[in-house]
Amino acid sequence: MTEVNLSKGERTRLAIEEAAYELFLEQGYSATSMRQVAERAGVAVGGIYNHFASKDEIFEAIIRNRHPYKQILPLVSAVPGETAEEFIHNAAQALVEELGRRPDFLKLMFIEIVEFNTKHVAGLMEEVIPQVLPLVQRLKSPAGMLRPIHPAIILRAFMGMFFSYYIMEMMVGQVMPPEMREDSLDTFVEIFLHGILVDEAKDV
Amino acid sequence: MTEVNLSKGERTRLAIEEAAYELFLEQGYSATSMRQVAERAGVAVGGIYNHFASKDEIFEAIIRNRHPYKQILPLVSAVPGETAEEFIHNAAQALVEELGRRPDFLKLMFIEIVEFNTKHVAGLMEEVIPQVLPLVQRLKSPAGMLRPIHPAIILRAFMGMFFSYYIMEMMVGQVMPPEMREDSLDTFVEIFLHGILVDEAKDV
DNA sequence: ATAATAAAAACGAACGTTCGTTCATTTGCA
DNA sequence: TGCAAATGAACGAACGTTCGTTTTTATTAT
Repeated sequence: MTEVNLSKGERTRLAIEEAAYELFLEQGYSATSMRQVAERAGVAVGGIYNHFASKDEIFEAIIRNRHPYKQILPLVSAVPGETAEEFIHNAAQALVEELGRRPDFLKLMFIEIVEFNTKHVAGLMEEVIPQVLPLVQRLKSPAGMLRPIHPAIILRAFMGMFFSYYIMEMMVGQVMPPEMREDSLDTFVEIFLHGILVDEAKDV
Repeated sequence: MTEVNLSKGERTRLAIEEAAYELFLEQGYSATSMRQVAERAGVAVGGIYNHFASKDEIFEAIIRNRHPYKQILPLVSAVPGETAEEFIHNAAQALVEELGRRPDFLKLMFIEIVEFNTKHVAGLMEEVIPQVLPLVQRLKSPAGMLRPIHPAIILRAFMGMFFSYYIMEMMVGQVMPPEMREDSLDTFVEIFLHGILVDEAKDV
């Protein structure tokens, strides 16, 4: 065994998945051919079908194995007793870090939307929202409280703000000068907190 | 002339563009065939090439003629003398209305990103940002002023918040109960304003 | 250890289909 | 009569997938 407890077949299956994954991100699903996948994976085109029944099934495997839904979900779960500031800041940091580590996240979603009209991400959202909503509702600031805003809107504003952190980058490249980028997350958190907390709660 | 001053040739050219436009949005670019376009447009496949040199050129024409970059740009331009509240509120309203009127906007961008790796939208952003930045910098609230936040970050937070308004919807379908949706824009504006204005400025 | 054997994996030519595009021809309006 | 417009068969290339065969791997018997 050259790799950690992987049989030969399992290793080529993974190589095919990895090759397809890269090519789908580079070119999209339809524009990527099985022969391209085979070449990059270092196998013959027919050999792919020993491991996957179809091209579609490769994409499904990628969604299943590589979509970081499940990695992101626990990141936004709050520890009970956290203050609003801590919660928002930690959730933002975790989200941005994971998205930075996985620049493919949004692109996989886009491919899903554009070429399949499926929305696996809906599964995540429908999982996440009911879990996070009560957390948002119970948020207490040490010096004050949430302004009376519906939690669903708070959640949506939050996700939009921090998703956009990377959506913007994907759409237009570097929007900000690099020296500003490190501060900007804190500033985002600040704007957001300032926006949702009552005034007395914010002079911390 | 059946249509308003359009020659026969111009009308079929438009029919082809419209058919391709619909199909690209439904299926993506690569997954849409010229025969599908021809059928929906009501012409023979060969006839398409009397009006477009290639499939790519159809997409380029769609981008050129239908991408609402130029419609959105003037919407976010402020009238001099506007207060921060007025500016933000008007810009948000205009943006959301245009995106609502053109649900294809984001999907066209996604197709561009996924299947071409081109970013024509970058052209818009690079046009818009230098135009809007000074506006943001000069914003004055009637009862106060902007907190000291870099305008580029303000702009980014703003666009993210309101782009996400529709990105979320595209990704997961209806996130909010419908009766809440009409209020939510105002709430977004409120959160955002609350976030960027100094405290004394916000009791209006 | 070695040899025999069955199973899994790899191969690449070939299949039928569909792709984007071309072209010789016909149609229909000015 | 002339010319843009429309036609659909035809082209070569490429598509996803299948298939018969060979090679490699894992397992068992010796």
